[in-house]
Amino acid sequence: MKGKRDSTGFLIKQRAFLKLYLLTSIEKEPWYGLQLLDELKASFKPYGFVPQHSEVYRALHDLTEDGILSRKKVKENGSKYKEVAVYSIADKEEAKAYKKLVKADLDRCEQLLRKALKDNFS
Amino acid sequence: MKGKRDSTGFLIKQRAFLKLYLLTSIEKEPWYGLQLLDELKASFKPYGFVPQHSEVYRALHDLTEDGILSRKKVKENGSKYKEVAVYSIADKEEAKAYKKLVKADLDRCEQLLRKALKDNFS
DNA sequence: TGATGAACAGACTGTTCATCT
DNA sequence: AGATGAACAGTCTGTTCATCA
Repeated sequence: MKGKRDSTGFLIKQRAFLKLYLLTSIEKEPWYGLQLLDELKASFKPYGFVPQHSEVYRALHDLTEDGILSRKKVKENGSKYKEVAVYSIADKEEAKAYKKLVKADLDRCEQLLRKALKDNFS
Repeated sequence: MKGKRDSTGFLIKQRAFLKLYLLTSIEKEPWYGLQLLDELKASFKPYGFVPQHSEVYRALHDLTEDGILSRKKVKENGSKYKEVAVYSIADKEEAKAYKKLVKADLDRCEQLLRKALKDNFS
């Protein structure tokens, strides 16, 4: 994974958080960037979190560099003739392994937040 | 509060998180910086989070600038004659209000993490 | 050495700009 | 306008440096 750490000790980074969601979506079926972004924006809006397009692209690029995703330019034969970058899972094992890592970090973060709520409000 | 935001949409910032703990500790009794740091380090070690001294100082400075804490240089008459910066609550109402704000953000973050665990692992 | 604080540097992310269809 | 990507800029935080008792 190129020595990049997703966690620096405190809470999980947005990048890793998005990667997790991207993998889960793409596992179900291939998507392209802005499509995924719209889905994420809608999903998180109630929580006051609005991911930006560049961060989603960076997450997709990272996952591709790591060989977890593969990217294919596809000519959309719909109403418009336009190329989009469609992503699909390239390495299911790696994807699974990465998600497992993130899950561990999410669990840790949840415990940390719970602790803070308990320590400061009870 | 000088227009500074503690939350930028994703998860709570370390600074705000530490401020919360600092206020709770200082509410009980006045402390000085490194003393608080040691307490925090011990408390979070099991969670893989190791706060650094500069971040704690910055948090204390912020709270002082905002008028929530007051700082007093105290000559320690113990084994060593040395000055430490002891903090105490300057404005109980403001402290309470700030903690309330942070609590709301912590709750939001916890929901976001729960959602992520649910959306991606079930 | 313990304590405080500032300065510096790097990581992360939001905003803007550029390109192409 | 929709889609992608790069470049730039600002914020947050970790490391280092400086000072003082």
